[in-house]
Amino acid sequence: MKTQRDIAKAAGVSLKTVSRVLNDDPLVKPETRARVEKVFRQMEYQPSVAAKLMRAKKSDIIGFVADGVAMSNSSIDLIRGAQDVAWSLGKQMMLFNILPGKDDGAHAEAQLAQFRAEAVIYATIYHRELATPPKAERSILLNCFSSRLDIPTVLPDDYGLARLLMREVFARGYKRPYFFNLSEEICAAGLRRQGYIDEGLAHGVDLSQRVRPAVVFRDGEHRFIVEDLLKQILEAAERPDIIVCGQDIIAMQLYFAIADAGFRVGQDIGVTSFDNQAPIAEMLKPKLSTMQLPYYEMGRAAMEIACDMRRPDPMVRLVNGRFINRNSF
Amino acid sequence: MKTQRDIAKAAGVSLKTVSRVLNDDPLVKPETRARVEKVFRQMEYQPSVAAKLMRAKKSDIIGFVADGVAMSNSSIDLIRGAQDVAWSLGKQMMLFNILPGKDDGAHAEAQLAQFRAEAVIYATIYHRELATPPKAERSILLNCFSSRLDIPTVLPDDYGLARLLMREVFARGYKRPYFFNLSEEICAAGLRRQGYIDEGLAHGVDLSQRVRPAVVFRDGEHRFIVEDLLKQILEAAERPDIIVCGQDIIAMQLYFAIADAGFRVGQDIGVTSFDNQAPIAEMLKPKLSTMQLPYYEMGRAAMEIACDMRRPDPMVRLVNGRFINRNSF
DNA sequence: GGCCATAATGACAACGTGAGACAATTTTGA
DNA sequence: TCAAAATTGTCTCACGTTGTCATTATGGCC
Repeated sequence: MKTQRDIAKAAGVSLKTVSRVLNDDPLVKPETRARVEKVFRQMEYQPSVAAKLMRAKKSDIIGFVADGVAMSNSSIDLIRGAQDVAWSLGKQMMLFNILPGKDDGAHAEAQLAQFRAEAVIYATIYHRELATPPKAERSILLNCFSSRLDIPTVLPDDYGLARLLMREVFARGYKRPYFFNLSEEICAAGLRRQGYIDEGLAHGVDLSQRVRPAVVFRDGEHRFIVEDLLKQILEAAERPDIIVCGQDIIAMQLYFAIADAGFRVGQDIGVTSFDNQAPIAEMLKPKLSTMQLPYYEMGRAAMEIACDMRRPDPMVRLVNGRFINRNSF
Repeated sequence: MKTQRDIAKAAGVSLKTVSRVLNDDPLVKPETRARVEKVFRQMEYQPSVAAKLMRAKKSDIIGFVADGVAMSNSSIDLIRGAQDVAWSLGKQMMLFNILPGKDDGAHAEAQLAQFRAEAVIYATIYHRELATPPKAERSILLNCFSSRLDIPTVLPDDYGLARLLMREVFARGYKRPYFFNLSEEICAAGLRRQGYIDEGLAHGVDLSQRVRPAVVFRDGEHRFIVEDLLKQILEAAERPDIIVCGQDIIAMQLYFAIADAGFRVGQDIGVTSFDNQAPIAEMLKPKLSTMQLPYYEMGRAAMEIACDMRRPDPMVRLVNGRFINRNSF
C-alpha cells in the first residue's frame, strides 16, 4: 500500500506538500496541487486511518451495539437510519451484534474502546429498560432506557402511536374495538394500552376492560394465545367490530383465527396493528393497515446525537410513527 | 486514554516490561506480571488499535459489503454467521450496507482500503451474478458470483436443495407436484427448477411441464401472480396434490389462495417451500414445512475463507440446506 | 540591481506500540 | 563467594500522518 512518502517521491515534492494537498491547504500552488493529485490517482493512494487516528485525537468512529437487533427484521431500520447519517457526516459506524444471553457486550465495548470510538449507541430489539447502564463515556440509548437520566435516549412514542391509531379507528366509525396487546412485561405494551384507553376516553368510550395480552410467558417461552382469545371474545355479549393487535405477527395469526371462525377480515371484523413489518403487512389478504414504528427515523436521530458533541436538548427524544393505510379495516 | 507509558509509571517498571507483559513474553517474572496486570485493570488500559495497526502490517479487519442484505430478514444470517466466526478468530468485521441502486459501493471500498482490511466479503441478497467484479485484492463472494473464476465463492446449493426437497415429497407418496417458482431471471430459480425436474426423473416422472414462475417482472416491478396461477392449475385436468413454492412468501399467498378456493392446506393440497423465513414459516397455519437456506453456514464459510490466508480448495463452495419438517404436507 | 513582503515548500518532531540490541541488575546454584 | 542464569532496563528504530517552524522561491517596488 502506497504512503504519502511514495507519492512525494514520485511527484518530486516534499512529504509535507503531499499532506497539504490532501488536507486542502490553500497555500499550495495550483500547478503543484494538480501534479500531486495526478500521482494520487495513478498510484491509487488511500490514506491510512490508523496513522491519521494516531495523530489527530478524533477517530470519527461511532459504535453501534445492537442487542439482538439484527436478528429481527423490523428493527434493522435502526441500523440503516444510523448508518445513513453516519455516512453523510463522514463518520464510520462500527456495528456489533450481541446476543441477549451471551456476554458479547464486554467484547464489543473493549473493541470500541480500542478503536477510540467517539460515542456508542446502544440499541435493543424491544423497547425496554437496560439492565446494566453502558460503560462508554459518551453513549446514546436507542429503543431502550436506563435508570441513569443523564444519558441521551431515543424512544418510539408508543403512547402517541396508540392514540394516533385509535383516532383513525374512531374516525372511521368503529365503536367496539378490542386490543390484543403484547406481553404485559414489555414496555411498549403498557404505553400503548394507556394511549388506547385515553383515546377511547376522548371519544367517550371506556376501553379499560377491552384489552388483553395475546402473548403470555409460560414454561420459559413466549406463547401466542390469539386463537383462544378470539374464541373468548366472540362468545362474549358484544362482538368487537375491530381488533387492534400489538404487532403484525399477532395480526397474521388473527387473520387465520378469524377465517377459522367463519368471518372475513375487513368486512365482518376489522383488524389493525403495530409494526408494518415487511413483508407480512403487505402480503396478508386483505393487506394490513398498521402503525409503522419509526425505526429508521430513530436510528437517524440517535446517530445525529452521537455525532453532535453538544448535549441534546430534550434528553429523551420520542419519535412519532405513522399510519399505513391498506385494506384491513 | 491511558498509554503503556502511563502504566509503566504507575507500576514502577520500565516501558519495555509493560510491553513484554502485554505480548506474553515468558521472560517476565510472575510477580512482576501480576503487578503490571493489576495496574492494567485499575487504569482500564485499552491498547490503541491505531498504533498497533501502524506497526504490525496486519489490521485483523475483514470487510463485509452487503448489497441490500440487511434490508431483508432472511439473509441477515449471512451477517450473523460471518460475525460469529470473525469474533472467534479475533478479527474485527466491518459491515457496510449498500443499496442496490446507489453508488455506495465505492465509498465502502475506499473506507475498507483506508482501514487496510485484509479481505472483503461481498454479499448479495439474492443468489445472482455480480455486475462489476470487486476491487479489493483479496475478496470473497457470498451468495453471488462473477465472471472471474479466481475469486473464492460461497453459494447455496440450490440444485441440491430442490432435489432434497423433492426426495422428501416423493417419499411421502405425493405423485402430482407442481412448482410455483421464483422469477425466471433469478439464478436460484433455474437451479431449483433443474433439481426439481431431475429428482422427478429419478422417480420416473416428467415434471418439466409442471413448473411456472409465480413472480413476473412487469411495469418495472416484481408482481406475484399466485392467485391467478392457482386458478389456472386447478382448472387443468389433473389437480396437483402438492405445490412447491419458490419462497415462503409465495407459500403464504398460496395459503390464502387455497383457502379462497375452498381447499385446506395440508389436507386437500400439500404446500412446501424454500427459505424457512422467520417468523412466517412458523406462524402460518398449518405451520410450513420448508427447505431452510443455509445462510448462517454460508456466512461462516465465507468468513473462514476470508480469515484463512490460503487459497481455498474448491474455489466455489456449495453449502447444503436442510429440510424443516412441520405440518403443511 | 537590491530589498522586502509574501507565497510556496521543506525539515523535523510527535503520536503509541512493538521489537531488537545490549547493558545493568537481581536471583539462583554450586 | 563466584559464576551462571534470570530478569529488568535503556536506547533506538519503524510505522504514516500532520502541526510547528524554518527555509527557499517569487514578485513588486524603488
